[in-house]
Amino acid sequence: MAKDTWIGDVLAGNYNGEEVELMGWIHRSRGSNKIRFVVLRDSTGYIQCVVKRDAVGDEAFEAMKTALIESSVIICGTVQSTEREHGYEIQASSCEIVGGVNPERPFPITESAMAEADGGETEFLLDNRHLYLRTGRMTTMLKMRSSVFGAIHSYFRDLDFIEYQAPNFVAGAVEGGSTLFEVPYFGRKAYLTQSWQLYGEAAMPALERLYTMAPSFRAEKSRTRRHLTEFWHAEMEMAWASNADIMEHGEGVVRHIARTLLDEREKELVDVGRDLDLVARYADNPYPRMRYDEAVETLQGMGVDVEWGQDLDYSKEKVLTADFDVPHFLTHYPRIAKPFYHRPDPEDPKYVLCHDLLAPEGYGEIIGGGERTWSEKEILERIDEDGTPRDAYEFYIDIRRYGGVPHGGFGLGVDRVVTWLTGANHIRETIPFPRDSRRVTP
RNA sequence: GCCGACAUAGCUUAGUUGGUGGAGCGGUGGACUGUUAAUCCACAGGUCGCAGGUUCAAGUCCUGCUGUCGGCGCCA
Repeated sequence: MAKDTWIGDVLAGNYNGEEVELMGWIHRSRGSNKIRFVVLRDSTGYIQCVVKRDAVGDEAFEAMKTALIESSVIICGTVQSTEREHGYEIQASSCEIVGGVNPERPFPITESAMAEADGGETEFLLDNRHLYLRTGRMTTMLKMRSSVFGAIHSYFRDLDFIEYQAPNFVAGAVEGGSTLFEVPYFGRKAYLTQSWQLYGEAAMPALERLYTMAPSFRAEKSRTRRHLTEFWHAEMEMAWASNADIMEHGEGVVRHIARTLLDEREKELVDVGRDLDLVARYADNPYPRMRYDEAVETLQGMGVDVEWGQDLDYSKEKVLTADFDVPHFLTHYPRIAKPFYHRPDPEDPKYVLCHDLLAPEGYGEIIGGGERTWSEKEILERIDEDGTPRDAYEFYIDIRRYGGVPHGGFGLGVDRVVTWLTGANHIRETIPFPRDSRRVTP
């Protein structure tokens, strides 16, 4: 039964003139009483199969004639090059329906459902996500997504980072407590993790260079095209490292992702209408660094109402990044705008040693990171200053009690990077089953 | 938490000053030997989101509810 011929290879010309056995699903089917044109789909592409009554026999022909879209079929035939649309087509010698489709419940994702959505996300397509996955737009996106995940792994592994896993059930917060998902835990309360970071830091003295890619959960009621309640978070932590060292890797991994997409998924990028030169620019150019103060001055110069000490929200990021042609790092935010784990700048403790990486074209923040507050004295100060109870962070403080070292790391929103690099309109287009405040199904 | 839109057939939608809800796709039956979202003919398919109200009469006007979408704050 094992399948050994893929449509993509046939289209590449590897089987010209040969007899092949293709297994796949009917994408479209049309024809007359004597001849049918069946466009067959598998995970690698689409090819037209010409099924003639004379060639396959009455029984097989009738079965093929009544088979609806998305029926699974096996078609044997000869590969023939053609001037027509696909370059190659199959002259069928036999065909067989493997799994049919009930006419009372035809495949619901029709041309009309797709046409209006135009890569977007209608309620209907979200409700039928399990079926929408097999459409061209979605499989193309999933292939690019896979390459992004692969690129992140290869970037860190090639530099001898160790992949390291943290628990998803946790007892405390990294970000604000209001965005925690609470789950019952044998009579106690537990939470879904918002970030690997605190556990990453715990292993920092053991592994020194480590990373992960795992889901993070945030109970934000955000209704924007860049938020999910469950998103994929690539995080790294590094001992003996400064804010600048961490940024090097942030830039490094993002440029490596862009390069990998161009190398592995050029066709898919073109298919979704992405400008390859744009992606190449993100792969080939350095990402400038800009201090928070400079960003505020720039914004004020543009007439934007912003005060020093404010965190820069999306509306301001958008104005700031409108003129950027590559991602920019924003560094040295005011201490009062950032959580306790960011280390105050020894040269001017009004600021912390942190960075956000802002993607251009209005896509906004894709990385947040920096140097950690690493001495016991400083971390206690910062926790108290934040008004956070110390109890929940005992293990985190302990890390500093036994040989603390300068260290840092970042978190990268993988789905956001996929959204940006593929030019998608909405983060939901890039993940198989998106989760937001109003949807947990299918 | 806040602001704004929308809800008509399986899907995408039209529906005028309130007067018996149409179409395209999809489905079924038929025709057709090279089609590209094939074409042509016929048929089936609707509690107009739910509940009230105004009216002789409501898909249409009013109120409430529910659901969905878009955006803000927050963040990756």
